[in-house]
Amino acid sequence: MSEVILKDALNTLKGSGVRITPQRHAILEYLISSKSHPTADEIYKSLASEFPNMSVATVYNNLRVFLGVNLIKELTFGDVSSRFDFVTHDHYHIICDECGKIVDFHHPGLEEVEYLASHVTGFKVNSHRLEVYGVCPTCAANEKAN
Amino acid sequence: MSEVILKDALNTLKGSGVRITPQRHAILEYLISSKSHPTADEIYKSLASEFPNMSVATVYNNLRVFLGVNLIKELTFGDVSSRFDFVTHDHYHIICDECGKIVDFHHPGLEEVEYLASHVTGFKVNSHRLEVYGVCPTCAANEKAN
DNA sequence: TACACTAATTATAATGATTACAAAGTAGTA
DNA sequence: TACTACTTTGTAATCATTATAATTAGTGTA
Repeated sequence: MSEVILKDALNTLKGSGVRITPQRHAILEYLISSKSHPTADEIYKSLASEFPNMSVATVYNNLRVFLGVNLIKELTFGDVSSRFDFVTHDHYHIICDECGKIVDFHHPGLEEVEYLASHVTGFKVNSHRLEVYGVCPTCAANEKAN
Repeated sequence: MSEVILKDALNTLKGSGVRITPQRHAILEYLISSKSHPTADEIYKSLASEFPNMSVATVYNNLRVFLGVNLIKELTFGDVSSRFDFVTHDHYHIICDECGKIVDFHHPGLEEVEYLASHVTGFKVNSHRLEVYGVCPTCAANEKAN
């Protein structure tokens, strides 16, 4: 099923004149199959067995390429390192303040906010970013237990 | 006028058992008067003439302190370095994809989003973060000119 | 006001993510 | 198959942020 998504993504890349290398294929596949919004380093480590000679630079290079054609999004928190999320349907993230867990949730787009922002500031709006912060059920239970 | 805000902020710090040092005072004052969401390094450089011996560590330490008592917010973009924003009324940011300019705009809170997120994921919600991206009038004009 | 206690600052080194660079390799086209 | 520009690799460099230890200085109390 995610086969289709992968092929679509590969076509998008080809259409932008980007070559399909085995490393690119693998990184893309990993991003699509991953539910966990991985960091560059996590991707690197996860593919190390398959590509023992792959460089971290390759991971970063390709993440930048994927960002350039909007195949993925970069999630930056106060954290040390960025996380990357394959773009599928529109969804937002809720992040646990305690343990950092990231959970997806769906919500109708926020066009009215974009409209207001555009109206007030004179910007031409392209996109927006929304994250909700809180405490996940697991951490809430742990707190109660103490 | 921002005098009052500064005094309020200092009281908040005192109430949390935080000592008021000249450096803290100056960093806080700078954050309040700044309209530009400065980075740690910008703060450091701007206060260098006033405090020639101040260490960058001091800036970072104090930003963390201010974050801890919710006097400021940390804004992390794909950028290299975080930016910091003194918390006044609730406002959001719109950021130019071309030049990086950040403009504030006001919008009623997004409680319904928080509610939905909480309902769907079981999280206890604390806060949210929203940013809109687009092209500022200046950059739009430049593009048209070319 | 002076003292003592403890937190804050400084200076510097360390860490860790990300980027730059040059050499070697390879995907895709003719 | 051969060419050529784009990629990968390996490594070094950069840059933000944090850790550490020694020194300094707020602030409550006598």
